[in-house]
Amino acid sequence: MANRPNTEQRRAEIVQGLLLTMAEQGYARATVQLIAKRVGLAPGLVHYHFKTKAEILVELVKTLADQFRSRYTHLAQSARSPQDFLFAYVNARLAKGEGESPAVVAAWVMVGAEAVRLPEVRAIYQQAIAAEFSLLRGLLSNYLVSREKSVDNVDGLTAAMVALMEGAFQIASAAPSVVPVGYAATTAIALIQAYVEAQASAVSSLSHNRDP
Amino acid sequence: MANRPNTEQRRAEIVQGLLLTMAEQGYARATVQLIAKRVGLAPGLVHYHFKTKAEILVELVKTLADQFRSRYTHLAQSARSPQDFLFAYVNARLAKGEGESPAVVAAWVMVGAEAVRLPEVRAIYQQAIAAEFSLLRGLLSNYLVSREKSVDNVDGLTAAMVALMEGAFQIASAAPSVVPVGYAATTAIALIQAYVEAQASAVSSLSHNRDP
Amino acid sequence: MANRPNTEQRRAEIVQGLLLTMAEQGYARATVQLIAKRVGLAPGLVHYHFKTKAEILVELVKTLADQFRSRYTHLAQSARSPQDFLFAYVNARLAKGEGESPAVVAAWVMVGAEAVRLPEVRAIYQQAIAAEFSLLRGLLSNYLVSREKSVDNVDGLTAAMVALMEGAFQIASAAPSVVPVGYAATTAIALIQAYVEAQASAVSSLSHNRDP
Amino acid sequence: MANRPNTEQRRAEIVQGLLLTMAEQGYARATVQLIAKRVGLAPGLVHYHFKTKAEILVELVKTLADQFRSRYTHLAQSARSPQDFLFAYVNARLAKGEGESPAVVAAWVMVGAEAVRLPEVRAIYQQAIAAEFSLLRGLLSNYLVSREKSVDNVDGLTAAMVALMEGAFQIASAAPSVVPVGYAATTAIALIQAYVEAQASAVSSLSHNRDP
DNA sequence: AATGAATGAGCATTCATTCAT
DNA sequence: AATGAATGAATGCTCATTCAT
Repeated sequence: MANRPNTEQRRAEIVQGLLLTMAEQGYARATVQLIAKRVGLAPGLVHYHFKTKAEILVELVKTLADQFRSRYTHLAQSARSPQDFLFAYVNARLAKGEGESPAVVAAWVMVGAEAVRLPEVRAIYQQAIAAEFSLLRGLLSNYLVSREKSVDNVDGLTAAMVALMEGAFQIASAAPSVVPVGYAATTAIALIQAYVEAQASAVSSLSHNRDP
Repeated sequence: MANRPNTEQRRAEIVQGLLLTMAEQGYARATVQLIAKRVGLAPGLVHYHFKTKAEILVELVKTLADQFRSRYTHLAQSARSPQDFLFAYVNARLAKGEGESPAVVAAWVMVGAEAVRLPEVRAIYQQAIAAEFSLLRGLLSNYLVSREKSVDNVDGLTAAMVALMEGAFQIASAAPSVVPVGYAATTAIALIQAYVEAQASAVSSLSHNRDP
Repeated sequence: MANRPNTEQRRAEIVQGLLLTMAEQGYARATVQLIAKRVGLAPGLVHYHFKTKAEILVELVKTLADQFRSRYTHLAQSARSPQDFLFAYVNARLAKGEGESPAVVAAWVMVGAEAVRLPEVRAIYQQAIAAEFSLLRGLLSNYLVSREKSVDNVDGLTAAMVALMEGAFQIASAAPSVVPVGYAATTAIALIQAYVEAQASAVSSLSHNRDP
Repeated sequence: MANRPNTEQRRAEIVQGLLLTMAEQGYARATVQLIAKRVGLAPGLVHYHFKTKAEILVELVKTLADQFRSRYTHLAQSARSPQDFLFAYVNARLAKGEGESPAVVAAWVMVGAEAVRLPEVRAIYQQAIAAEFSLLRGLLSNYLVSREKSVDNVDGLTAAMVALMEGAFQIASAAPSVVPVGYAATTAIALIQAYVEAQASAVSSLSHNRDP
């Protein structure tokens, strides 16, 4: 029974160091020295647990995406109706986006910028966005069905709401003073509700499929 | 006499070099060497016309913001009704965001990330966002009034639409394959229309204030 | 555990590298590359131990000033009379200035030039000059008193001798062929002796103040 | 009668630009751009009149040396006795060194530092020091003779006084607050007088030569 | 696992000098 | 003579990565 490896814990600490540093400095200026200092580790240790700095970034993107996913899972536990699930999701997502953890939000914004140029980051970023898209699309579909509305344009609606959430993160990080406090979750829900109510009823859509 | 100054032209060229390089590499990787090579200038010349690299970035943000502003002015010339103006704006903004000039959109996304950490960039970025907010708020107000609707929550609606547009830029640059083609402008307009129609009529709003 | 810190030793080596390089090239031409090469270190290591090049200069000035101070302390150990102490000081100072360590003298001359423009260097240079002034003033005062002479103008005498020493360094570095070999210490002592003997006696000085 | 060449005037202006800039920044940081701006000239013009920057420095050293020489010539016009001539010289030299033209003094200090490393500058600097030495040696010799004193150690005395003057310049530029105001000329004269009076009478010296 | 010194390539920036006009 | 843009080598400094301990 020798010394048990603490690699996983160390890796998590280093990822946390990148998260915090990147939220303030961006990826390029988040030096390995700063990352290590942030979480009280020796600089040399970082490259013992990660081969390259980019690898830490990849891990961070995974971590953030996981956090987003698990947070909804947690919040949806008390939901019952499709509307409950949908609103729980929006609130979970945009509550975080505004006040909850500015560092996480800012880090995610930085990740989005790195995704533009780093194929490896882009791949995971796209997976994360695709997962959000898929999740939200299901929630919206169920909600539309529960309101007996057509799901014809659910993809467009989903994409627009995902964009709204990403943009809310960006503005929360770089221009929070321009927008009203707490606008995002409230208005997003209002937009969805109005949009859904304005949709054609599912009957015509169904009849479209059912009619001989 | 001798040389005629060509500083303004050269500065524009250099800003263009940063725009193109930054769209692919981000700000930190857009080295002065690359910026200069992009537009066929000697590296040393960049610092003859700009004191620092950050100064080029500041100029770029101004340039992009100006482009956004002037583009709406141009497209709104044929508009007549409040609805025309509003839709012209959304189309102008999100048409650019998707297919028109990916480099400009990607550069703007990178600018948004730099705005998180560089106070000087943040100030100009916020000005640009505030200008968009102000412009769109006016258009939405006019549209609401023309539909005889309350303007009570126009700020929240405006903020949400600005966020949607910024987020659409982000997704267009980093995860375009996840979302349907051409969703943004269409869905944004549909969301606005549905939201507006769902608003209380201005009469009740006014009577709400006037009635004893 | 792992590496034991060797920062202090490395810093001393780097300061020595600046000393040697600066003696020949001046501060501006003493590039970090040259400094490092002089003492067999990698260039990047210099900035691991010093934040900036100017910081090395500041450390060098401190080092030189310390050397001057400690050297007198050492040489004065065998001194008994005020005259012994005084002459020991002059010899220590001007012996160094001429033949002992031309590199140290040349470096000090370069430091003097940098002190004109760099406030941080000027502050330490002034401290060093002030320390020399204070030390020499004490020695001259004691000597004057031991010769029963007035100390009325000891400040002027001290300042002049400090100037003579600084100037001797300058000439030793830049125009040694113009002056006789070994003039400085001998003549300085002769000047002091003649000056002191020419002073009014302390008695007459006191009587000068007391007599009506 | 075409346009008369103004080369000489322009060269003088440029040298003046170097003088002023070098007094504050030293030689290395006195860029051609700054030199030109200082005297209101276009940067390109500097290299029309001087092949290299070092050439301007050489010209500046000549100019300063000439100024020193001509100033004594001017001030000595009203002198009658050897003592008059000597004191006129000391006053001329050290009056300048302290309050008169700090820029000239600071520039001279910078020149002294450059003389350590640039052979071309060193040559002219040594010429200037040698000229001062020669001039002062003559004045001191005449004074000694007029006081019927031996000139045996006039070289050492001369060298010491030249050093004192150079050092006074250095201290006036980099550590003026450490020394009493106006000490230099007064104390220098007092030192010379005391030293001279303490010398053996010329009789013994002459007898040394005359005796068979 | 851990430390922190060490490496060296790469960067923004400076600047003497050149050159077309 | 004069202008001011242009050039490109050099410099201080940064930083991901390596390595001896």
